[in-house]
Amino acid sequence: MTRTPRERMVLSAAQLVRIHGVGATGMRDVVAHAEAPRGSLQHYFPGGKDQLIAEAVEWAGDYAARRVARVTAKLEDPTPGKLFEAMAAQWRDEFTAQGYDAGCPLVATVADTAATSDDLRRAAGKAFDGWQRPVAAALSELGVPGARSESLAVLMLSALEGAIVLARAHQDVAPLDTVVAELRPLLDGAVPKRRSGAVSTVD
Amino acid sequence: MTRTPRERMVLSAAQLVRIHGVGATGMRDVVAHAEAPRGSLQHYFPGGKDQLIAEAVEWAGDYAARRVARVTAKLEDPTPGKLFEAMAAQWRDEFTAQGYDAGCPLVATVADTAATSDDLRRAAGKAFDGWQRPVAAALSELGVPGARSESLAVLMLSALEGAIVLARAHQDVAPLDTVVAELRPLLDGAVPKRRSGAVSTVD
DNA sequence: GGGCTACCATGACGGACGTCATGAAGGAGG
DNA sequence: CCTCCTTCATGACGTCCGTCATGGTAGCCC
Repeated sequence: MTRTPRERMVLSAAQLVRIHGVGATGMRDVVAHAEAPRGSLQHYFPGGKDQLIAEAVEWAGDYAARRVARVTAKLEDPTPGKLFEAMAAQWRDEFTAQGYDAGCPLVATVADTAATSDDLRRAAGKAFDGWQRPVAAALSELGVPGARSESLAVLMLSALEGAIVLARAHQDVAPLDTVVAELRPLLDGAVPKRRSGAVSTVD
Repeated sequence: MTRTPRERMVLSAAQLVRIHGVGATGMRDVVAHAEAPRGSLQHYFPGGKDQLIAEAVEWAGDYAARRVARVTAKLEDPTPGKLFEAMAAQWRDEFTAQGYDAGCPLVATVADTAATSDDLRRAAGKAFDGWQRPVAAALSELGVPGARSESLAVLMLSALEGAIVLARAHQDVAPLDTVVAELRPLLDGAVPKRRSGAVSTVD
């Protein structure tokens, strides 16, 4: 709640990128949204806009990773399919509650700057990795064999990101529900079957 | 090859949006890329930039639909999984041959303008629908039962779009290969099994 | 207190943007 | 020939952008 102006600016940058993309997000807009002094920009971000956006992307990656960790911890009787459902539900809830104005900041950053700024593209790549890691770790934890959990994590991120774009374009959460419904059996089928009966989760 | 200046401008707009996004694509850049006279802009596109981008989005949707139709026609012994693999392969080929500068124009348009311009968002939605339709139709043709083919088409578009974003961020086609490998069994499993034996493809 | 550093304020600069006003070629039809 | 209409050309306007220069305040340390 009581954040330093610097943090507020990074956070506001992330929010505005989600809504307007990188190109249409101005530094003046960021300071206004953050209610931060404009003079602080050149002090905290001497690297200019690229540095500010890069930190926003980094923050977004960390935030996504934290959300995955939190939702996995909260799931009772977790399965890979339920994890994916919970990840999609977070977006579903936000869309229905807040509208479709804000998308994924990583997608916006890649779409706007992948060809222009290697720094920002790399930052987005790292953010995606940081997001993918806890997902793959959770899958492993749930019994998905090693290499497969990485593949399924990539599939989950891809399908989720794509469904978010479709949902925003249509202003309808149906794509999110659809990919969840279609992917859940596949995901739950990836954990090797045990003989029916009471088998504990020790390995 | 010999296109009217108007067509060239729409086409160039689509290309530039793929690379730089909507916000960072200038009208002067478009006319320069199209080698078109600048004065023609206000004549052919009195609606300004929004009209130009909207037509570019529309063109992109039609183009994607045509590519799906073409690739389905070319597949020998087609299956849903092979269709998806072929769709991903087109992106794979472009990335390896041309680099990762250009992404999907629909994703860029949604990311940049979904919150700002209802016209452009709607245009992107229609373009996605026009792309989804031939995919679902092809799935039905291949034996996927009615409602399911629509769901799987949504899943295919979502996973493909997401994988494109990941591939660009990492400058690596691996995400495309991963989603294809993971999704192919699911897709091929969606066509009801026939008894093993020589059964022709008549319906 | 003097000096140093961190933080904030403000105004200006050069450039790029989308848009518009104005007008010139150049063929079609009277 | 003269007019109309499509197409193209060019310059200007106002706005916003990211960046920088300059200067002011506040607190800490010697």
